[in-house]
Amino acid sequence: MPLERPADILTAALEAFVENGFAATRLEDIAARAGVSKGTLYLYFESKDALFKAAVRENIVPIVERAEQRVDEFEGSSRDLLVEVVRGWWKAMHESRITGLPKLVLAESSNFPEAARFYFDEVVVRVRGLFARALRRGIESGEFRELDVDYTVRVAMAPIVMALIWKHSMVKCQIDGLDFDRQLNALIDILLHGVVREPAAETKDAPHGKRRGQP
Amino acid sequence: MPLERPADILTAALEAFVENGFAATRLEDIAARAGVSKGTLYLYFESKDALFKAAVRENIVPIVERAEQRVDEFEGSSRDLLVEVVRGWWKAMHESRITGLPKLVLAESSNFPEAARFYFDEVVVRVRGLFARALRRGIESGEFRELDVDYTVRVAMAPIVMALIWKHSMVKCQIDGLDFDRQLNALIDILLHGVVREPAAETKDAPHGKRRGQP
Amino acid sequence: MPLERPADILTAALEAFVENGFAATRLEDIAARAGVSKGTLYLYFESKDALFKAAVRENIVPIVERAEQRVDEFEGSSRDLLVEVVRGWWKAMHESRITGLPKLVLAESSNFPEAARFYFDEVVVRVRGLFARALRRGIESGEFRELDVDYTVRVAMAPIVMALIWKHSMVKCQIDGLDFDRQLNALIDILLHGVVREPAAETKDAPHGKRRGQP
Amino acid sequence: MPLERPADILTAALEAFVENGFAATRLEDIAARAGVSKGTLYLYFESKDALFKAAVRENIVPIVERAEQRVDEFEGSSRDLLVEVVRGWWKAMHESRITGLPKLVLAESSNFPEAARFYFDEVVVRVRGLFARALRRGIESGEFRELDVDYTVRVAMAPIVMALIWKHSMVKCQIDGLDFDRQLNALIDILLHGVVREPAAETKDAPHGKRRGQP
DNA sequence: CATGAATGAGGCTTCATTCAT
DNA sequence: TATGAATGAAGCCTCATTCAT
Repeated sequence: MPLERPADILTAALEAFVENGFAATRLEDIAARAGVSKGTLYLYFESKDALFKAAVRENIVPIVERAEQRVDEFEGSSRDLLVEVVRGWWKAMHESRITGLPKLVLAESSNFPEAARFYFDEVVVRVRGLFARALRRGIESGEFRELDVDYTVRVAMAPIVMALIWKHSMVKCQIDGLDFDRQLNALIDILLHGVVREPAAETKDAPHGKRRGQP
Repeated sequence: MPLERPADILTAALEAFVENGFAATRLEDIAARAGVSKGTLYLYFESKDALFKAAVRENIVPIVERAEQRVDEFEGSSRDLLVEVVRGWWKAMHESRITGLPKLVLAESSNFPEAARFYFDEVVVRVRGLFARALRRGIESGEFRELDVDYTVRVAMAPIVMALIWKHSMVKCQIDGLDFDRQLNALIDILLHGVVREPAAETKDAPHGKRRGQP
Repeated sequence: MPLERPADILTAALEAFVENGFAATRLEDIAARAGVSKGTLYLYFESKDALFKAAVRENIVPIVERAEQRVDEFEGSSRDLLVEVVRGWWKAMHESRITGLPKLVLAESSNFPEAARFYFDEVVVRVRGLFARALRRGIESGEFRELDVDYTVRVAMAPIVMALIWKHSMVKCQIDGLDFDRQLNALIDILLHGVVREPAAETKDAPHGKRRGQP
Repeated sequence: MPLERPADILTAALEAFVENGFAATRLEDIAARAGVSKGTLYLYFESKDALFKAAVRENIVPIVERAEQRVDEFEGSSRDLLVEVVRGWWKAMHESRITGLPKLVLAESSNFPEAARFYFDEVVVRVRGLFARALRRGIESGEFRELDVDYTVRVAMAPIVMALIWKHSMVKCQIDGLDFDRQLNALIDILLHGVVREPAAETKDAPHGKRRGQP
């Protein structure tokens, strides 16, 4: 039970920071969320700054590791691999408690450049690598067209990151809704085939495809 | 507010808010950026909150208006229209001084839900409408496949919004770089055709096609 | 009027620090004594530390300067010069607002070694020099015995410094009283002649001497 | 309090209080010095205040008692008695672990008037009595001149108390040095004979005389 | 209109004190 | 008896806001 104390605090801190931003979050809020007193925070973290950095650092779990292996060993089509990467990353993000990290890190990058760099190196770069590998595999095998891999990666990742940000902003404030499955499906659909109707495509992708209009 | 003073203040405020967030921005900073004294801010704005709201509200210029008209009157292919919408919106955003708004509004949505809603109604909804109209036009004309329009719109918009956010976070901190043209080209390329090499497609799209790797 | 603000604060700060010590003094007390608000202190001083250092530094007025000159130019007997030095220094200390400095500096020397050194260099060393010069003059002229000048200086100064410390401790708490004139007279008397009855001395010093028993 | 634990704590407390003052001393420091945990302090002392008072009270050992007896029974010259009193007191102070008490009590008198009064009654008054008795004995026997006994006592005591204070402030901070033996010799020399060369005196005091300059 | 000195509420942080083990 | 994790009151400091000039 005592070992969980710091972890509880970090979870509470991440939640609060994501919701209000660093400066607008009062330590009292974090303490209340964690069910401890203000002073207790200082038993485990030197300062509000340190708490922020820890909340970012400790919540960057090594999500990507297994995924990297799986990409190497994947034996199906590159198309399936790409889908696997998208779905896999999304699942990893969405299931973990770190869905708020992108919003937080991007919002506070100016105030905590070190944390931003850390997040960039440990998450962004590695996930990009994942996508890039899948794309290159497809290009090399002739399954995919010639692409600007580096920037196609960004195209592929943006909708997912935006969905996470949206979840912690517009959705949280009940200004907009968000159906993650549809978002993911739409992303995969566009990613594979684009919007343009291309004759032969229809038949080939039928098994994967869920591309209907809005229900 | 016909004078320049308030406008200067709003520009300065937006800059500062985007860079540091609302709570971490001191009025003194804004005053310094605007070249006025702290007290002067209160001649034009009731409070820091009011200044924030004004900075958001006043910087949402009616970008979309003309664009909406143009979509209605566009006479080329739907493909060209979609490209036009993407490029047009990007251009409008990028050229204006409001490139930081998305980052700011999303980051502060919890603290300023009214501002978020305002931004949502005035910008998000309308731009979505622009994309949606272009997509539907293509679907109806048979040029585009059947699509989940609502969520395909988000797929199309996400890379642009992310690029803007990135510009004011990772790029600003010199953690990452960003080539906007390549980003735009990659987006359009994927949006139209996806990654999969589709036999008949090559020939048909050749005239338009810029879907190549990095130059 | 605005120019006196910092001076008022320093006076209030010195008073408070002398009375309670650095750590036990609340800035609110100082502000109240100076008739300003807590925040105002920070318009003029960066921190409590800085305020302390300034209170010490700014209150070390160049008391000794004129005295040093006078010693050089003094034309009477060395005995009269020594009396002059004792009385002159006492007067300078007692009349100024810095009577509490010795207590403060000595009490806080561990916490503010720089301030202690500053006080030592600017006050202690110079006053010692004053006494030492007077003593050496008397020894050279044959008026005084051979003496351990350095430590006799300390003997001569100690009762005065102790009286100042006493004034701000025991006397302030009404635990003990202190008659400064008698203290000074007793010091001068002992300094010149000691306690031992020496035959020829009585007649010579009669004019100076006020050496009676307790009233 | 027969065990050693409380005594160790009191010793540690006195050290810490002398060094930093009451308010600036943390109980954790005292605990660390005493080699116990923070909580243990509360097994023996009710509060920080109580610990302070005990540290003062318990460290005022009955130094003076024997000395008072010895003065009554002393059979040599009053001059020798005075020297005995000076040296005896000095020795008692210097050898004991309470050399820091004067600094502490005087510095904290405002915050702990009761402790100051206690110290005054138990130490100051009694030591003054010691000196006063020695002086009166000499005056009555005709060995000493008529003196303002009460204030001469202070003159005699000041250099010793100052030396103790100095030891725990300027000397501790390595700002100044202090040779206790020379200080004591200088004090005794001045106390007996003053600085003035008095014709007949030389011969009479030769046997005792250490009244010379630095060796 | 414009300034910037002054204010004081509020947040971060420390540390004396408590208490379950 | 001893510990040290936990608490929360209190103090330093910041900064939005006011106001006399």
